[in-house]
Amino acid sequence: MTTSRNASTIRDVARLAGVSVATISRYLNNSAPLSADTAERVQAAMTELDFSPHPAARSLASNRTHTIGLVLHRIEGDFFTPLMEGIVSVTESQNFNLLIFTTSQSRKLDMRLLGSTYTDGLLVFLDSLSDEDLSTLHQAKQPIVLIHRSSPVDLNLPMVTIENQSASKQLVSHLIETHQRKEIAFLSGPKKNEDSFWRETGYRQALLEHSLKVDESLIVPGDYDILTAQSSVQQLLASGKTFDAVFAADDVSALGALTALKEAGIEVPAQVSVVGFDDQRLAPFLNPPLTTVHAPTDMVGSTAADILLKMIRNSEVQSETLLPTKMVLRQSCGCKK
Amino acid sequence: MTTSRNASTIRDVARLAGVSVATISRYLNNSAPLSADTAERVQAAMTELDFSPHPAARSLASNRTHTIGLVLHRIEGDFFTPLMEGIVSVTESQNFNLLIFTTSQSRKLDMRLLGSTYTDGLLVFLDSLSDEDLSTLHQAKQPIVLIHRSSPVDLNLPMVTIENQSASKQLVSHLIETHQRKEIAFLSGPKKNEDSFWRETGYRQALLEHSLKVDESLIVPGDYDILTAQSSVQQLLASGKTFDAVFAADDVSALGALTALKEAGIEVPAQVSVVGFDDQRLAPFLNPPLTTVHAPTDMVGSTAADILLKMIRNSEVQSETLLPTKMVLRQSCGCKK
DNA sequence: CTGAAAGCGCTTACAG
DNA sequence: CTGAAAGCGCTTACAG
Repeated sequence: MTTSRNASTIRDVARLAGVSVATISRYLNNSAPLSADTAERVQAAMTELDFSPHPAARSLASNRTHTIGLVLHRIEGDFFTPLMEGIVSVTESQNFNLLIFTTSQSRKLDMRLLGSTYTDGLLVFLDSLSDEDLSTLHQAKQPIVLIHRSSPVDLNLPMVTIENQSASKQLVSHLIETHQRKEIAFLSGPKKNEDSFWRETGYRQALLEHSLKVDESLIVPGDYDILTAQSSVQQLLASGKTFDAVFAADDVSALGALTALKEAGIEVPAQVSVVGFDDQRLAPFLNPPLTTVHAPTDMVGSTAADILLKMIRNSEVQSETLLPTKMVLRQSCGCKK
Repeated sequence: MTTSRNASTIRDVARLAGVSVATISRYLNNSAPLSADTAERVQAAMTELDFSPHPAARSLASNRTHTIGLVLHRIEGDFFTPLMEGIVSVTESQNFNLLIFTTSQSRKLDMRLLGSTYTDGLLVFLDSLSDEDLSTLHQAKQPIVLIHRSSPVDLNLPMVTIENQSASKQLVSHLIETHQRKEIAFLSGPKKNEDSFWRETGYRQALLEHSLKVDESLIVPGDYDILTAQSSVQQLLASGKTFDAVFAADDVSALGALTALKEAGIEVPAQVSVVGFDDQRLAPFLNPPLTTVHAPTDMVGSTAADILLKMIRNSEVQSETLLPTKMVLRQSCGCKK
């Protein structure tokens, strides 16, 4: 295959500007001061030739890829789009490329793809990589930022996530104070999910602070999944257990709760309040419009990417960043529009 | 910056196996027959050294990037996740990388990023690239597959999209035949959107074939947008216009219609049927569950990627592929569950 | 502030 | 079937 390589190279630019290729390179990378005169001639030559440096050549010579990787289990869910949007907004503005690696494919991911010949650093979402793999990469000096999960203690990797606990506490308190709810069920997220853990913690605190005791039988699995949540609520109903509200660990499971309650002919919010977490795009359009907590997922993505790029440039970064969330009151809790 | 480059190279492998680097390269690329004996020694040396070829070096020497690009306006909407899922499933299995380029950023996209030094080919979604840009890239021999849009006539680029027309016709016919609807509104998509065009064509055909005349005042903008759709239906209602069904060009605008009707106290489907298109993830959970047409967006992504990779390998590919869609009956049309 | 030259790790004619 | 060598387009000590 002999694809013509017609684009101009750094040699062409050097020739036209009457300088050496080293000078062009320095201009390109701003890696040494140039005389104003030279800089001008170089710039002129570059624009005349419509020069664009060859990324592979740069990468090979400099041992930098100008690329970061995003590692996640699978491409799915409602978080993916806003997360990507946030990440790509910063990679595009900083002229970095983004590669995506999924870890729960049939073929096991070749760990070497996560090394420094492919990327300058990694964004790792949730538990898509084991502590062991994280450790291996860290030892190999690969910069890593964790998203929505905390660092293995010995590694102390920077992480970015959202504030879960106080928002959850505020939301549940709202149910208690404003809507006089006393028997509030919690639809938990996946087992080891940290967000769910803190949301549950906030829930428990709110109950305790209002002198309501926590009824463990009202804490049931939602798994961030419509059907799981739906079936958990169905079982709760069938068990004869009474409850006047459900706090779902995310909007998706809240939708499952709404569905189960509707099936059972129970009115929301008249008989049972339902609230979620995340404030996904469709939350305002559910029936009734969902009271929830807004999670700034795009900002999680952009912040994590910013931090990673700083690490790549050897700047200091903060080890934990908790992005702010905000309760948003709609009708499913009992508030009027 | 002196990052240690500790990984083994093709030279190390050659030395250990007692052959030349050319032989290793040939083994790697399967570009020439090797004696069984040699192949064995090479393989052994590679595994012993945990060798992984350097992508930038490969790319620089071979003038191939092993990377494809996805070009789209913005990262948004419900199609993005399934589309990516489909694309990534094939790029991962074929050891290709994927780069994303958005074209409606504040900074204009540098067209050189779409050239062959960055990618071996491009997937172009909707009208994210102008005909002129497509033409430029095509002349530069960049392989291109169009997604959800047809080719500029003179370029004859392969495209993949879904079957819109007959599914729409079937859906509208269902409204007429099974639910005796006679005054069916259409919520159109964005102006030049081809999918919307064919959905509207199917709608018109269904009406004509059932001897219903098309009332142009019942064709109003939905724009694949909840609020636009909602407001269009509100206006229709306010105008005193009667209608007993609405066919929304996509599920999102169907949700807008549902919202407007609910506000107005109109019962769906008792008084007005509402149907959509796409069968997005939440469609079964709307209120009432949405009758719609299933669009295999993940398959659109994987098919387009497959075709692009074939083009990159100089295989023949078909110029148009229409992926099958399927009506899915739920309750919003009037069907019982 | 600038240049000459080695080197990054591969691929690929060219020879045999 | 295999090897020696040039070359892909940059960056970066080393010198001056």
